[in-house]
Amino acid sequence: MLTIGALARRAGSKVQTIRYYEQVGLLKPAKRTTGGQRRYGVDDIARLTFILHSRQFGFSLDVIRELLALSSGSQGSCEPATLAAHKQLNAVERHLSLLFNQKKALEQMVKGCTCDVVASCQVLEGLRGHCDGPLSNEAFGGQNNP
Amino acid sequence: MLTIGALARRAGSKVQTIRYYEQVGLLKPAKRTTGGQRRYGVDDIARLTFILHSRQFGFSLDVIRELLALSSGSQGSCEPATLAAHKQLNAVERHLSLLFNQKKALEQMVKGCTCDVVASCQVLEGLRGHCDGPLSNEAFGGQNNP
DNA sequence: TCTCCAACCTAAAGTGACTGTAGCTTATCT
DNA sequence: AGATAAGCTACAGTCACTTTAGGTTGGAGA
Repeated sequence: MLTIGALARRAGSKVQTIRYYEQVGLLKPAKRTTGGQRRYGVDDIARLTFILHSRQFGFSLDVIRELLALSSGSQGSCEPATLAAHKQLNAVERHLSLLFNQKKALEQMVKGCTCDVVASCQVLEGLRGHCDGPLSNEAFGGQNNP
Repeated sequence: MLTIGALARRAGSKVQTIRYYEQVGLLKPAKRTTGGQRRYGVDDIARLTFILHSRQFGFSLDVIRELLALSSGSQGSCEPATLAAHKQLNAVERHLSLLFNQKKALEQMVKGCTCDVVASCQVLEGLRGHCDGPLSNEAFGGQNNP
């Protein structure tokens, strides 16, 4: 039986995060000592690990809830899981192209600035938008944050 | 003189966002009609455009506040601006490598799953962490979200 | 057994950057 | 004059935690 702190160390999360996951129903209420402290077993380590892994893939807590439900039953189709993974992959790819364009534009801006003074600073000029180089909207692929 | 809706359309933002920027002090309080409605001039378009551009580069509102202050005075060194741009570039690069690893791991997972049932689903297996392929922590470069 | 203190507890507020809602008022057009 | 689109404020909600305040427990050493 692990304390919450020991579980956090073992799984690589924070104590507060574990309590938060319990609060929002991702972890079931832990067993308690007579004094009211949480104690965890092997199942809890596995479940927390599942959640933390899923978070690293960028899945939202709501999606993780579904994945957990799916995972705990061993019958039925896994389609919802693969569907979620596909969706997540698409989201990550969209995010990637956005960031890549951000990176390119920032590099241009930084590279272009050899000045010392505000009045002629390429960075500030770029942000003002008086430029048709990499700082125009098209540089961002015309995408908005969802 | 533009209404808030016209300004939003022209600059490509939302009405609520403009009101929010005023509230947090990024935009100065707008002129008002006798009836209390906001009216905007050319300066306001420029300032809002500056903010929206900066947001597209991923700068935080706090940083944008500084950039605006820097930009409005025309004297002094632009070093804070280039420094901020460098920092932002680094942050974007870190974020990019994180996302790239996410993408690779998701692709592996999705590609590997040819099953139909939960019991043998590669996606769920991957999330459970019983695998030493792309789903281990190293696949994420050992980085945490900041 | 007593004391100490790190680790635990709860409840509530804070974070960032907006977005959404409710209920009301204004500007403009016919 | 009436309709209605667009504006207004104030406040709650979003996401995934993190922080804070103030109190309690468990285990180790004296």
